[in-house]
Amino acid sequence: MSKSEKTREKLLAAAHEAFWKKGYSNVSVRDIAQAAEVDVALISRYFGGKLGLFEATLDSAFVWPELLAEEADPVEVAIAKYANPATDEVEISATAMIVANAGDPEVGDLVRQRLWDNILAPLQERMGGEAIAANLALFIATILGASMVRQCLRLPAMAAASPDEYASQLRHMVDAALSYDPDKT
Amino acid sequence: MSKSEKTREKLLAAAHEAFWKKGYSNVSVRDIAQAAEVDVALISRYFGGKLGLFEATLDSAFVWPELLAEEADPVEVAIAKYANPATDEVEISATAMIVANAGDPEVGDLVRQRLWDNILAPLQERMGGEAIAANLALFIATILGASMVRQCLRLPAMAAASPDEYASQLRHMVDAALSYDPDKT
DNA sequence: CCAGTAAGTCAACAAGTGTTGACATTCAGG
DNA sequence: CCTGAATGTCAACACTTGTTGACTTACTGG
Repeated sequence: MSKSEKTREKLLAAAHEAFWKKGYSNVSVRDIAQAAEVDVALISRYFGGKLGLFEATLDSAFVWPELLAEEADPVEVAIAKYANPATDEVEISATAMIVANAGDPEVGDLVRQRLWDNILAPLQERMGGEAIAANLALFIATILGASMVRQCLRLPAMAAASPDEYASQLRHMVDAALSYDPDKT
Repeated sequence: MSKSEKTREKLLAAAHEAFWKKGYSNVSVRDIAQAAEVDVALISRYFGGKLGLFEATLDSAFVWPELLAEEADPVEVAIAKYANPATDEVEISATAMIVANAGDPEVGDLVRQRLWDNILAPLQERMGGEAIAANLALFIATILGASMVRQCLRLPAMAAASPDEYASQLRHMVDAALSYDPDKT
């Protein structure tokens, strides 16, 4: 691994960390460079600029990769990931990322597209059969809403709930999402 | 109404519009001043600065006031508000607002506190009895998650759904949220 | 009408942003 | 060793940000 590749990696790691914790427009290239212990100018050199670095970040790692593991049951993964206290101080969600950059529409578009291509489309493909698009959407809405109420809004009922309690709540809602049937009443 | 009050109002209106559509840190005071057709300096004069203006915005108007109408049924209000195509191109939600300003923690705290005091606490109070804190949290998570999937993520299953379809989905999930019972399995 | 205050205007500031080009350093191949 | 490319450093750029103070204009009470 050449030296330049190593600094590329350092920049990517620092950028991923910063972007998904604070949002694209709330992070400066100097912040990233400092965290990566690298000179600012190298960002433009290696990635063509801030947006290029962000785009590279999207490629190298994305949210919810666990959901895509071959043998994984999405429901159980969601419970494990979002009701696990060890992973609690996490990055903001993809939606949050989009929202956080309502000022930069191109960033939002980028995230939306990659999220769909890399995560949601494969997930829908694999859930197929029994679970249709509406159920997938409700499933995503559920884990999204729950984690945002818990981490951002911090309502005590969810933020202070024990992992078991929270898991129970999540399971209840996920079940509802997956059992939704548009043909019924 | 004196002249200065009128420009105060204009600034408040423009600020509210801009802040809740693009997020605090994605809006400049010059943007606001221009939208309000008022000089930038008057923001500092009348509100002490950008943050002061934002705080005033929180006081003057907040999200989901409809939920607090005396005779309102929260469920029906949620359906009406979030499955109504006429109100579709709306401001971002309170949570989004918090997320959008992960870089400005003080803004997040401000929003969290006001949201709880002005909206959620009264709502919980009024739902009382039958609905406990956990149900309220799940209810909020539901409408939050749904509206974010619909407006931000724009998954076709929810974004392109007819009002009736979307209302049906929302009702299904809200029912689940309100019927959650921690003592049951 | 005139003075005095209220209201609004303008230019400048210090700090921060992303980006660029010239320069210095490091390192491998002949 | 020594040349030349790869890599890293630094200072400056043009721009935007929020805020401030001095100034002019508008209005009202005596």
